[in-house]
Amino acid sequence: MLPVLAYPAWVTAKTVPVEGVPADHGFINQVLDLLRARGGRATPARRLLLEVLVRSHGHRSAEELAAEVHAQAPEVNLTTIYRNLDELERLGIVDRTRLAHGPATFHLASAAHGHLACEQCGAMTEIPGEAFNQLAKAAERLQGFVIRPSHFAVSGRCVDCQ
Amino acid sequence: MLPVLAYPAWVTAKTVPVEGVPADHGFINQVLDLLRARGGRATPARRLLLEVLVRSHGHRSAEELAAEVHAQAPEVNLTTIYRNLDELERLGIVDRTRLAHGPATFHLASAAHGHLACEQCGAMTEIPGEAFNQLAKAAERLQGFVIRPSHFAVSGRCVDCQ
DNA sequence: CTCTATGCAAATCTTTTGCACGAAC
DNA sequence: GTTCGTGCAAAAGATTTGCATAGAG
Repeated sequence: MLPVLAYPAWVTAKTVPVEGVPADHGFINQVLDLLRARGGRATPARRLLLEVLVRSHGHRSAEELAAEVHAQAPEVNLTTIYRNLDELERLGIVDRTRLAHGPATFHLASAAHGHLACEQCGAMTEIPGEAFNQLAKAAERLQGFVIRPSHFAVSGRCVDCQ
Repeated sequence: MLPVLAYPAWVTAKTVPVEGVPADHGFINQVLDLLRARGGRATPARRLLLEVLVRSHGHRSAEELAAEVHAQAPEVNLTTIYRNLDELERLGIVDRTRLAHGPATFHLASAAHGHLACEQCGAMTEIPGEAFNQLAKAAERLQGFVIRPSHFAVSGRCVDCQ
């Protein structure tokens, strides 16, 4: 079982692209320690990717993340981003979401929240995990299925697109 | 606004691959009429694709659908399948679901049901639309967001994979 | 006869893989 | 020193596009 990480409090806040948020080195070091504890290594590329993930709050594609990492370290390859995102997903640090079109998007896995993706404009908002309670119960009761709200996007139409 | 189509009753039933189900020509003709009403044309490829969609009950990739169409008409191209699936999606006849890995899957859009996709084994089951009521209300109230349960897959772990 | 749909080939976009080298522990 | 991570190049997989032609209305 994975150790419970102390996520920065604002990770669960509403998704808004934020610039200039200070990197949370405590959190990042925790993740790197976790990596090490599993026989992995704390490399500059990994530290940078984590900083970008923490800083760039929203749902980003691998390519976008690579671009942001590139700004700091041009030598880091897209392949490395993909490989590390896979690793972080395996560790439960990031969630991957595949929308209708375009590339998969990644974001820090926070405690419990779901995603609302607008089919029309692509906007992504979040709702608290409790909204999934009834659905979770029904899935469990009818099919013995345990849902993971943070691992998928609920699609529909946002306020502006109706 | 789209006309309401009379779907075959069993379309909402639990997803099980079924062979030998008689093609519902009434339903298929309704769709083709709808296509015509929008300036489109009723072609053999479209009729075949619809027959396959109606017959092959589950969630199929474009490639799988193409293979089934191929069995009847080897000249039908994958491209045509993709183009027609796009068209049928636009008309609200089929739903497209993108799972974590692999190609998108398509299936007839039935009235109201959601999808449970197992992250581990990929198994897909369905649950009635009512299970989404609370989630729908929360999304509406908190974000003004209108969800479409049949347009996404809820991921988690199925009975066998826990 | 007109305009949409199709076949075919090629392009595009996203993600994965192989391999040799460099770096973390 | 050993093993894991990375860069680079190439492959693979899924889907889209351009264009000439066949076919539906």
